[in-house]
Amino acid sequence: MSVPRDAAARAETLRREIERHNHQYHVLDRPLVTDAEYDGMFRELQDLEARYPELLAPDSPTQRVGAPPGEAFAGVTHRAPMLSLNNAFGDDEVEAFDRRVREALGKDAVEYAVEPKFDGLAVSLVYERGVFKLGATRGDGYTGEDVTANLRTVRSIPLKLAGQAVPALLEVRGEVLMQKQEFDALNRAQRERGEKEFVNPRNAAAGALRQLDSRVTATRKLAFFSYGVGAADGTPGFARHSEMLDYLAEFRFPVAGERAVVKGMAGLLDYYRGIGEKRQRLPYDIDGVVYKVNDFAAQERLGFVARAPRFAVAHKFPAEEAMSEVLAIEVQVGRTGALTPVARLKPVFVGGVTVTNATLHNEDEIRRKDIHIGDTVVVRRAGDVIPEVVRVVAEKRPAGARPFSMPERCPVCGSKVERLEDEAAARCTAGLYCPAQRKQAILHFASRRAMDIEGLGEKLVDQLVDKGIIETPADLYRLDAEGLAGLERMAEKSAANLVEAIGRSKRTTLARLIYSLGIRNVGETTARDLALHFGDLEPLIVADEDALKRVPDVGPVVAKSIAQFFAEPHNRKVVESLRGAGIVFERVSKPPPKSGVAGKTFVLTGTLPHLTRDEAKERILQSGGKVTGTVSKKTDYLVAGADPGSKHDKARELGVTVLDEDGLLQLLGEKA
DNA sequence: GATCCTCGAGTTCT
DNA sequence: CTCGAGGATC
Repeated sequence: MSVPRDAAARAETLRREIERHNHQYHVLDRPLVTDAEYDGMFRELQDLEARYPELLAPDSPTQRVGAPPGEAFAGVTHRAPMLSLNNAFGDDEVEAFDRRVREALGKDAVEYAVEPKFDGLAVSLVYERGVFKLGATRGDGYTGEDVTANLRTVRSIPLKLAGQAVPALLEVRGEVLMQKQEFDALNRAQRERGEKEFVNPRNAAAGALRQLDSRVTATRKLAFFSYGVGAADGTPGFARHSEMLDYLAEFRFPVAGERAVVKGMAGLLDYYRGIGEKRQRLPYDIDGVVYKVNDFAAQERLGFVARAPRFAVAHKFPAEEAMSEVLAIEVQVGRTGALTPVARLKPVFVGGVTVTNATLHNEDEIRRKDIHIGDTVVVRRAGDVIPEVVRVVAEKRPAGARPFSMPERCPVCGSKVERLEDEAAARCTAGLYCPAQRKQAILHFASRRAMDIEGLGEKLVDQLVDKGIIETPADLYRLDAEGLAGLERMAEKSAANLVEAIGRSKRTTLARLIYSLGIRNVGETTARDLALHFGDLEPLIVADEDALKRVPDVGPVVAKSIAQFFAEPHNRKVVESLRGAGIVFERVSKPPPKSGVAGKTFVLTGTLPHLTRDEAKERILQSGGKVTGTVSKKTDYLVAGADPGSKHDKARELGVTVLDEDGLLQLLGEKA
């Protein structure tokens, strides 16, 4: 059946009209027709498409209601990497940025394009000959996920470009987010349905974007704002960033209404303060503002450092603080028996999540901050992740507030607690007789960097130890599916998986085995050093303190912990039964020193395009290099991926050579 | 003996 | 990530 020409023409007209009204409504916030009129057009188009399926095109607005679930998302390699921005906290860091830019350009005052920094999810939209073809998440900056079907449901994203010369290729970069109003409505609905509420608009948007069923995404009313162009072919030459945004706006892409062009440092700070004041009233969440050198020729001259442009910076708002109340201070027992006080807080929403716990580190810390139970405290998410009690609000201390004192007996096993003269931590003296320490020892043994037993988590270890099924790590190798039956959350399948994972862990390396024993003061690095030096388990077990001190980086304290560990009959027995269980390990041989890497010290930061950080570390070690965690004068190379943190700034300060993944691979001789 | 650099250990929430 | 402390270096 062929499609009558007038039907095709009518469908085309309807699509254009509907998209125009979408734009008026969702982007400009100025509807020209009533909702009923809009619905009428929409239904007419749907009818036409139902009658003549040939008319149905992926760029039709009717497709915005979503399609049934597809497969899992396919990976998409970005045509041009989606880089991240360096962050500036505080005026001084912005000043430093502006100074670097001025010096590099030889100008007194630079013109900047400025805009709010949306707290959403970065996406890339690819238009081929004006038709929306591919939408992808940012992912690690190099590869993202294909979420085209979901993005198609976002009303403010044009499905087809019109109104000016359409380029052969246009990749629009922007942010998908959920406006505050939609977020509130969504949570109200979730509450009424008795379903879980979302913690913040960002998470709600992320959840919606990762729906396998785009019909669900369609109901979530996501918004989109564009801020740049990635790959392009056939676009006019822009002289300025602001012109490029005008061009996008002309194509009906939503662009931040708050965007502006300012001049010099004073202009930047004025803008920052202005947006800061408006922040609460904006319809969406933002976490700072972005400054970009407006002139493209200047941008090009400035270029990139590692993975971030030198011509732009994100000026972040300070970490959000909130007030809460210390309901109680509980004490946790760690692997080494260290007692750590943890504040149980009245749940408080800060920095995008609800915080209920915060570590107080030790007794001295509590005294220093003078924290009482019942106090009102200021809470912040330090480094944007770990909650921290900043200070006590002294005026609000209730009459009944009680000071904290470290218990004299272990809260888990009741043994004596002891605090050595020169140590900050109080410790339970029961050692492995304390169930808490026994559990932690087993968890450490099974952890990823140790024996890597997948599926053996805290809940399971709790049950296994509490029921007396296992006492030591060695007992794990005697478990079978029957022994696991009857435990909570342990059906046949998971039991079989666990037994299989335990079996797999028998093949390991000497370094991992030593590390997994959980000897005090022996972490991953020291375990490696020991493995390399002794080559086998036996000589390590019998080594005395003097022999141990001959190992590089092992001094009197570490030597003593090791000797003490193996002097303990219980530990020897565990090691013996581990061997009996059939653990086999590779001997370690000295790595063949490769020129360029051997003897050099590396620091890794950010997400690399292909390797994980662990893989990169492994390769460097294999080639005789060293990997440390902090940048210092002794660092030879910083390997930086996407989203580098503070280490990158430090490296720049110290003039440390910064490599990207390619550079590292070249150095390793794995790439021409 | 002082200083700098690393390592180890502990921690939150999704 | 951050703190505390062990080890190396001068």
